[in-house]
Amino acid sequence: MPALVAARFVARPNRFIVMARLSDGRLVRCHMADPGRLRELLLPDVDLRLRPAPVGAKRSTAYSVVLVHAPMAPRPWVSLDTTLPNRLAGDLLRRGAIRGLGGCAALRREVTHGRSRFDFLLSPRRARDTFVEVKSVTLVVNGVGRFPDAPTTRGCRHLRELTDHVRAGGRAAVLFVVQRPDVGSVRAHGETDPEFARALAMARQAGVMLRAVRYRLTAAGQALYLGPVPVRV
DNA sequence: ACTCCCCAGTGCGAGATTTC
DNA sequence: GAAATCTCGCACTGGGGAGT
Repeated sequence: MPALVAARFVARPNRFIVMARLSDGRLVRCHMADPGRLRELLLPDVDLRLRPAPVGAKRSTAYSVVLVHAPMAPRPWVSLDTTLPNRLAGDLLRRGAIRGLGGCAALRREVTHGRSRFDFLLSPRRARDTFVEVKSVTLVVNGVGRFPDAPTTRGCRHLRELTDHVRAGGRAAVLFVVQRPDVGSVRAHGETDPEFARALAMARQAGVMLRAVRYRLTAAGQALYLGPVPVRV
């Protein structure tokens, strides 16, 4: 994996493209994997870290934006790499580090169920198969991680399908991955997406396990595990 | 005027399909 | 049967077009 390159945010012409200025003054076009609004993060001149990538037939941008230096105290580095939460979650699940989701004999990724595809299917030694959906939390308000930061019909559908699965006798969990240390708990963002908040409350009531974990990211892109945090519905 | 739906944009993994 | 290639779904906002 190539080393990260320092840059500053200039503009976001669309949700997948960011214009950034390198330290030598060059303006570069970068791919942005996270299509969330990120209004509180992507402010003019904010520090970014880019990962160089070879331009080819399938790729038009020479860099991907992977980290942003949050402008508000305590100024954590926040990951914009949408594949990172799943990699971190997979690592925790394999190690059995999540309460209620341990002792797993097999772990499958991207498993289709109903109309959706869930991030993980655990096959625990002493329990039924368990679907796990991972959600990445980037929005933080007063020390509380809020999800989603924009209405997500897909997220609601995921919750409903997990709820139905549990009501039918299955097991399921939602794992929120918070990639910043200034978070004491995670809550649904009912002001932004009331339907998601309702679906999350129903999921918990039905027995879907809700878990959240917290990481601190370094400017080099390394994720340091800080442990679980409570999910409040 | 308003609502609804579709699409662009890139990368990744899984599963399906094709080729050897 | 194995390897290569293709397709799909997911991450999700905002603009444009169609319809009411």
